[in-house]
Amino acid sequence: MNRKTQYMTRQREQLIEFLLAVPGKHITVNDVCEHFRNNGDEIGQTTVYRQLDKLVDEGVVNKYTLDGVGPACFEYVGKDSHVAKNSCFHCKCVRCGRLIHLQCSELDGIQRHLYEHHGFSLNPMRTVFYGLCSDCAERE
Amino acid sequence: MNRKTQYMTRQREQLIEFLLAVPGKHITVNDVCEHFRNNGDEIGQTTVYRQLDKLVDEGVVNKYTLDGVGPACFEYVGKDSHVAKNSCFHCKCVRCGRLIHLQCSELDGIQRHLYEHHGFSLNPMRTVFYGLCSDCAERE
DNA sequence: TTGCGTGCAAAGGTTTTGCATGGCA
DNA sequence: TGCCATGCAAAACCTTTGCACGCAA
Repeated sequence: MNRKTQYMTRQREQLIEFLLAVPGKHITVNDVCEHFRNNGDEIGQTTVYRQLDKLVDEGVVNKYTLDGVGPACFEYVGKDSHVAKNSCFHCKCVRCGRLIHLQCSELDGIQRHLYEHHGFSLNPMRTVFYGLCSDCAERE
Repeated sequence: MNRKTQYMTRQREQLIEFLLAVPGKHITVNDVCEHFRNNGDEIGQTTVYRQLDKLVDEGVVNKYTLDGVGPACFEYVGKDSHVAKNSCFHCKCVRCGRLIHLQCSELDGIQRHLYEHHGFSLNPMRTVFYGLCSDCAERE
C-alpha cells in the first residue's frame, strides 16, 4: 500500500520520538494528536494515520485493535522485532478490559510449535490472547 | 448489557438457522443481511447486530475482528463452547490474509500454562494468532 | 396485556480519500 | 526542481442509539 518512506519530515521525526518515549504503552491516533496539540506542535490526524501505517509496514511499530472495539493501538517495538528476542505477549480480559503484558519464555514454545508443526510464523507482538483475568474469573 | 433473551422471534430463529448452516465460516453482519435479502426474508441490520450480541452473551456465538480491520466476524460455536472440548485456534496471515483453523491438542497446553502460571483463563475461540503462513514466510 | 423485539433514521466514532499546498533532498 | 508529505474537508465504514410500532408469550 504505502511501502517506502523517503523524507524525514518534522512530523515523522516527532512522532517517532514520542513513540520511543512511551515504550510498552498502547497509543492511539488520538493520543498522539492530543499530545502534540498540548505541546504546541500540531500534527494533522491524517498524517498520524499515514505515518503510523508506514511505520507498521516498516515493522518498527505494531498495531492492534483490542477486542475489535474502539480505535487501533500502536506500540513501538523497534527495528529488529522480527527477531524473536523480545517475545512479549498480551492478554486481554474480555470482561474488565485489563491488559496484561507477559514476558514468559514458556510461551516461546507456542511459537516453535506453530512453526514446526503448522508452518506458521507467529508474530507475538501482534497477537493478543483473549479470556478472563483472575479477578474476573473468580467473580463468574 | 443485553443479557437475557425471552422471545423466539422469526428473526432470531432464522439467524440461528443460518449460522448453523455454515459451521466454521466467519460471517459478518453484512453477510447475514445479504443472505436474507436474497432469500426474500429481510432482517433489519440493527436486529442482526442485536441478536448477534445476545448470542455472543449467551456464549453460543463467537465474535472476532480479524486484524482489527473491517467488520466483526461471527461464528456459531455451540452451546457448550465454554467446556474446552472444542479448542479450535485461529491463525491469521497478516500478509495474504489467509485464515487457518487449528484443532491441535498441543495448543491446549498454552491454555493450561496461562491459567496455572498467570491466572489467565484463555478463551481459545476468541483468540487469533497473527503471523505469516508458510507460503508468505517463504516469499519474504 | 405486557414488555421485549424490530427496524428506520440518525448519530457516533474511526479511518480513508481527494486535492491543493508545503517542504525535503 | 521533482516528488513525496501534509492537512483540510468530505466521504466511507462500521456500529450504536432513540423512538414508535409490532409481536411473542
